[in-house]
Amino acid sequence: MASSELSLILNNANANLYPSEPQSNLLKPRHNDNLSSLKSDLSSWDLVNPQMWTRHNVLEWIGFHVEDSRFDASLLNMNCCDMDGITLCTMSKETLMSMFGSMLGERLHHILVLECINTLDLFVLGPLLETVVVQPSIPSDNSENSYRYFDEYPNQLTPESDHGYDSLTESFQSSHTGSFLNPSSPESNSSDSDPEYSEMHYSAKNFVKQESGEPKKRGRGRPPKCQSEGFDHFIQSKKSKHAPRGTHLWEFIRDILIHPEKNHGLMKWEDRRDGVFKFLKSEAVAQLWGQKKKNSSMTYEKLSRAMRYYYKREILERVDGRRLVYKFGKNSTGWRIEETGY
DNA sequence: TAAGGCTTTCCTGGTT
DNA sequence: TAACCAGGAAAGCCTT
Repeated sequence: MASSELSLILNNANANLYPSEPQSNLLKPRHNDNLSSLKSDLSSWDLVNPQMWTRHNVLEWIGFHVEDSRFDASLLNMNCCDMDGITLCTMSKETLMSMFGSMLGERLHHILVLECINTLDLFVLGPLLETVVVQPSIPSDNSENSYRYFDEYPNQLTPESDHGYDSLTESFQSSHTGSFLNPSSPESNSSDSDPEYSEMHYSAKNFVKQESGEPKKRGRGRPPKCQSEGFDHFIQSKKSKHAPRGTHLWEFIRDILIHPEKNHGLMKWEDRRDGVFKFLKSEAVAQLWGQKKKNSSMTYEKLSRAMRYYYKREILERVDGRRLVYKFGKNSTGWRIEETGY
């Protein structure tokens, strides 16, 4: 549909939502209909954590993605757009899909998760996942109440609780990868990194499960990036915009450790002075690492392999006989009390 | 453009 | 049996 029509619709909605305000600049007709200019106009929300979004920002964000996805805005219930960022972040994927339709709703959910990741430091991500990611409709062992709990008390999760990070990350995994089979699950028979699957969760065209017959065995090594256009391209552009340079795994681990008040029980120091630490929620840490690297198929197994490579470079030292325990080596920095001051 | 560093992924085998 | 550990091999991505 024409962007001007969308703008008109959103403009009217905006006037209804904010009657006391002058006609907002945010959705008035653009200088042109070029998406990039639209996006640049919207940098106010793009650089801000979604939880901090105002109603304006939410409206802008929805408007951008309605236009970007060429969604027919006439099908949009504008009342659905009347919410602030915190409210938006409490919505499950199902809720968004029911409000915006399966296609747009699912897309918004994916983008929202990415926005959250891209605009947060990882320590804020934990609580956020509890809201964005929660899927009350997905029952699992002993977790039915957990999902309800998360929905009602999204900021009160503690990793020590019965519904800690493990179930949380499981729910994230299932929700983040959408309604299709999570390719990284053990059931996927090691086809997790098949190029056809690896970007599935980002690719609208892959929302329809592929029927490829018998699972084909992929080769070793990282699967190539999907170079397709559209949604994938959008994600890639987001990635290049936000992915910080020089974020190494050991630094990511170190940063979790040196902020104990924020690490949600993911890891703990065994011996701070010697740099010995332990993974408490190994899969959750791997998930966070994967989110940081835009890789939802990250597992502790892969993360630990990367950790082991640090032995050679003496960034980490071996701790024999202790599971999930590692030690910073002489080539690691920034974790010592003298360096951090706490 | 090539090289090298840094992962990421797969795999086999061993240990807890 | 599951989870974890160890490390080889291969490959992609990114920086220089």
